[in-house]
Amino acid sequence: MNSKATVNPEALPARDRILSTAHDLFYRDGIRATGIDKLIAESGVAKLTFYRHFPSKDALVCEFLDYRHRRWMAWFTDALQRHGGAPGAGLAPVAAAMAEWFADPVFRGCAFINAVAEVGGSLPQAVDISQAHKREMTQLIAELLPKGRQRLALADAAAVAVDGAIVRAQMAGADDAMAGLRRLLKALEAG
Amino acid sequence: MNSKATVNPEALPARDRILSTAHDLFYRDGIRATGIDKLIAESGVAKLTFYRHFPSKDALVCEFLDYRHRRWMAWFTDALQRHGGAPGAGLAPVAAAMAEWFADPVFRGCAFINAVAEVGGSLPQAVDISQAHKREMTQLIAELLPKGRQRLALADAAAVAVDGAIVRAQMAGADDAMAGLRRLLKALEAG
DNA sequence: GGTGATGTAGACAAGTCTGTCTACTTTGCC
DNA sequence: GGCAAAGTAGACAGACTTGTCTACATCACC
Repeated sequence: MNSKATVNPEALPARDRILSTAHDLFYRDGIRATGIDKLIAESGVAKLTFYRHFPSKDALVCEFLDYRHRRWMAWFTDALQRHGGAPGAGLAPVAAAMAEWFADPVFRGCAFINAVAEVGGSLPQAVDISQAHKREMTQLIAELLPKGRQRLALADAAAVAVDGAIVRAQMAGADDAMAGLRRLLKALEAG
Repeated sequence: MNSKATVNPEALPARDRILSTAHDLFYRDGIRATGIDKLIAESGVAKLTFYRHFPSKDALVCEFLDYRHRRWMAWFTDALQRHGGAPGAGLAPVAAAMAEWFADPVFRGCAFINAVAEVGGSLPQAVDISQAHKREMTQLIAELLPKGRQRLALADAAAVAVDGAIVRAQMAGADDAMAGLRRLLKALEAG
């Protein structure tokens, strides 16, 4: 994704600076590995300021996921269009968008899959947000497919393939993941 | 998987009891969420005994992943055979085995995907073990496919679909995941 | 000019984490 | 019997966690 879009030009309001920093650290190092102290140091904000804007770390985690969702969806929408994703264009743009994401140097998997693994047990809201995220992602994929009874089922299958490719890219690299994903999406459209 | 296979009949040597308890807690609650104190309390062992067998928690995590790998592969091998997975039988047994796993009440996703998300950044060995696990899983899938040039590439794509279905089952339930997986595997074999 | 909102710096409480250590007990073996 | 291996219970150190609190600074606005 847009690694450079993480703007942080000193001048943002404290709340936005905290959220932007939380996004970068939570995504890069993980949620549990990122403590409040590191977070406030990195965003150049006082501890009291942090707790004035967010009642707890858990609340910040939820806001982080919401923020991540908005940013990722905006990027995905844009990437699909840039790769020829007109309505009914088929699944090739999905593969192209994923290849673009996997090549991003800050790529570290899907923030929602990671969040469910990290805090899904103790923060059920994180699971809800992640489910909603995947539903919206699937919806965007569905719009690339021809209308018809199979449309949503096909998009669901494609979304499962995309999730598999994401964890594969995180674990073994982009090339491995893309080979499998391209084959899956092609087979899905051929059938 | 075999939820009942987690034997713990009091009589096991301390080391085995620790490893068995660590397996259950790490998988159910997560690695970072499981502290040493809870672990030794649950396995009914003294702290010194724990540190006599494992030099550190990180070392235990690696042993847990090795143990999980052996156990899961044994289950998967058996499940494939029980569902008609003779060599060259195709991918249907894979779907059947996954459906069986997803229905297990203790299912909480793939321990290796979860471990990479949780501690991949601070414990690189966990990533290595997880990669190796996925390679062996793919190998087992490959043996169900007809020999030929496409065999490994097909198995790789199927493995990506399986991983996607696992995270989907963890996040949204077995039914969602199985619909997508069955469609993907069928399409893959048809093409 | 006064007031309230918003900010900073940092001490502090209370808990949790990993890992070490002392002191005692059980058990198998020579 | 005696000794070593392997066990138990639990105190302790030191670091790190989230979250609260005091004291002070800046700035916009009435």
